[in-house]
Amino acid sequence: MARDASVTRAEREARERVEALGIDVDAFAAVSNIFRVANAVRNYTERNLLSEFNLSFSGFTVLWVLWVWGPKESRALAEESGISKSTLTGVVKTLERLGFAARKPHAMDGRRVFVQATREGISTMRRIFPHFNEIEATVTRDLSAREKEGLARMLRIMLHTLES
Amino acid sequence: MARDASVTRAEREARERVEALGIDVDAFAAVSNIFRVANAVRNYTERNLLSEFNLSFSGFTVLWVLWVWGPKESRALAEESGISKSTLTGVVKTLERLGFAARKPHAMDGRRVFVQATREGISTMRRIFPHFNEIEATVTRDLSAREKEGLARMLRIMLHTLES
DNA sequence: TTGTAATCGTCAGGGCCCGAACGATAGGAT
DNA sequence: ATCCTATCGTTCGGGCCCTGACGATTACAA
Repeated sequence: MARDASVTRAEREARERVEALGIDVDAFAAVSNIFRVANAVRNYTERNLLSEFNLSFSGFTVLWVLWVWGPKESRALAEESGISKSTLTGVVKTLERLGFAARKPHAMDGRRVFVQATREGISTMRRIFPHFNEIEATVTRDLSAREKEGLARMLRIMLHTLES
Repeated sequence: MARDASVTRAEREARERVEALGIDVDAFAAVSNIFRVANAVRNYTERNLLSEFNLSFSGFTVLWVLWVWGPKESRALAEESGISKSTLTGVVKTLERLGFAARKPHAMDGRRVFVQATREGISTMRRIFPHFNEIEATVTRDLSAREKEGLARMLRIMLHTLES
């Protein structure tokens, strides 16, 4: 099938309903489609890949960060994973129960705690990640390499805007 | 400040860690940045706008769908909002408690239930939406109109790919 | 040294989130 | 009329998710 960039029914309805209000339609279309895609890919990945390993998307993300960065303090791990400290406490608890991560007290500072991936956590990530990337490749298969780069670049600009 | 499209520290680390595995780096960069942006915007909106109205992002989304489409059956409302039927039950319960939505039994079919926005729900949406769109405009302010269109178009292609 | 402020990770409470199981209802077939 | 099947929305159990509050620990100033 030729690739389809047509506006979805939902988006058309929304536009009509909202056009009278003098809003920024381009920003609206861009941002709400980001939510739609993120939601759809997240759910798809949880159902078709992560559920086999009893991992939530957040659990996967945290483990991925630990895989990439090595042992990390809770506060930084939470920020990097895009969740709050308190949520991280629960997620790490789950990862510990699954044998994928472990806590390690800080030698100098009694307040701090390191979290690290276990050997099993690492080998599991090595197994999962290629499948995850396969999903990423599939959902972007109707975009050219140039377009994918452009997409990533624009999102990167938005991230920098958000940080400032 | 000139707009910044530089690769974030996190993305650089990830790339190095993962490049050896023969993965699709463009797809990886595009999709993971979608997650990052969606997460950041969602959290920002909940904290800085929706919390004033005791609305979660999902509650906002559901109410928005009801505003745009009018009364809708539960099943369709859930799908349009990107959540499961069972989650919708809870969200609608919250919206009812807030006085923003109401349930209405189907005249012909005892199984079905309509959900609709109340007058107060509608007037609240009219108040919130411009602010929401302002956030959307802000986070995309370093993109040109042409780029925003291109971004929305590429995401639309991904949505169509996901649906097939 | 002792008080004070900052920072750490965790817990409590309430809401979102899903899949699976459920009772209720509807639609056909026999 | 009575099965059988499909579909509806809800409930349940378990996990994620946030804010706010907390005790513990550290850093620093008086």
